Amino acid sequence: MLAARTVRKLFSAGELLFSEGEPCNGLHIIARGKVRLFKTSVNGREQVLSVNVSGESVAEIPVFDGGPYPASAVALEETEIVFISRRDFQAYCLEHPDVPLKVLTVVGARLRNLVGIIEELSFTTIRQRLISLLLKLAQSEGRKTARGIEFQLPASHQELANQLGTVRELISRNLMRLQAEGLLDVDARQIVVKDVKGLNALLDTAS
Amino acid sequence: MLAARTVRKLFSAGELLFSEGEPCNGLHIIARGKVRLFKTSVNGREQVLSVNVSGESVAEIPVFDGGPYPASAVALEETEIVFISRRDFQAYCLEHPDVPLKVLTVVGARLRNLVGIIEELSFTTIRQRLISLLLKLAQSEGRKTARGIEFQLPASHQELANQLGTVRELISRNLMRLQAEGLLDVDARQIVVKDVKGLNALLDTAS
DNA sequence: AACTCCGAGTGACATAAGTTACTGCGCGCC
DNA sequence: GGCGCGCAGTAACTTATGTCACTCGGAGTT
Repeated sequence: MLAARTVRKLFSAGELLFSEGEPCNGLHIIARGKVRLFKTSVNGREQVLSVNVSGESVAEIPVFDGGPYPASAVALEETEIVFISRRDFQAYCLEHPDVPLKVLTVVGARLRNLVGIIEELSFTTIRQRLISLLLKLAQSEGRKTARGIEFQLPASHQELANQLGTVRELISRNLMRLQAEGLLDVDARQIVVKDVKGLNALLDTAS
Repeated sequence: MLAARTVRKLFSAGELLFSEGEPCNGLHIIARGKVRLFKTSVNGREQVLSVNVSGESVAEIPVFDGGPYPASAVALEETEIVFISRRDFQAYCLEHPDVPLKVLTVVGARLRNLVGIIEELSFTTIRQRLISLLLKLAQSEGRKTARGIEFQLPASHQELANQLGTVRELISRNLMRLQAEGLLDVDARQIVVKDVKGLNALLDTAS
């Protein structure tokens, strides 16, 4: 029943799905691809709120409260979106009482994620946020080698800076600093984590 | 039907309703009083996520996703809480399909609020956040007088610092600085905003 | 080959933020 | 009165963060 009323849309890498402040007409579900949600400042700085992949939805909230989009969304790669209008989705929710409950758990995860970002922004230095990101990447994408855990940075320094809410230069500098301290090796985007324990220790240090 | 299953609890000022990380057994609704939701850092710093008053609910999310509380809650004054267990509330939701939709709009507002905090933390200086807070207070609580808009700070510097995610000293310093710049007068907790336009101008300045 | 663009590294600097360690004041209590 | 305590002001300092202005090198392009 729902399928009949959906619209498929295709976005190429870098294309905006929607911008902060625009009115919202419906729910976007990612069928294929990857989407980044972010805020922009007057200075051109960005702060990433989340990155979502296939199967996840985007902009659940404005669908229900009728407000504008709280952030902008951009496709990070070739992305296919299934779009459902607000009216249709709300009607669907009333017919299937378990759906809003599902949505609530999705929104819950989003909320927890935002609280995590606030915690990081408020309590940690950029250095610590970077370390935390590197450790996450090492765990999810790293290969163990004789020299340590190796992986590639998934994006440009500029992209990473946006994720951490800072600027390119600080990424560069902090990476160099960690290398100078012997905790990891950097060669362009190739990272070799040499001392996981040492990095973890830096996270707990009461800055 | 729900009323029969609720439990009333009383908290005095400063008492914790629950702490971050604890498992959640049900929904708290504020019948009377005021509650602050916040995160704590290892250094003892705090970051306020929201302040809620009578009629609002607290901890909607863990009720639905079953996870632990993402933050701690403390009563700011004598507060009366109506507590509903998770099971009862979920059952109620299934019987009344419009209830989860209502909850979604509440959660939506919370989410927008969190995004606002992230925006502030990521893009603005403490000075700007303080100005923004002062302007909000001036509008909501201020009285116009010959000297400007007068109001009392609603809490200690320490409390305000927690709201803005910083420390006492910076509140003090920035207030003094604004006074030195002639934008307002400070006398203990008594504030007189002398130049609303000037303050607003500082907010837009691409720092 | 010469050119251009973009990502990256880096030094010099300015400013914001946080820490430490005092002082001082007002208030309630012994 | 004298004391302790919590809140506020402030100076001196360290560190983090951000900005500006370059340089450099590699991957295309013309």
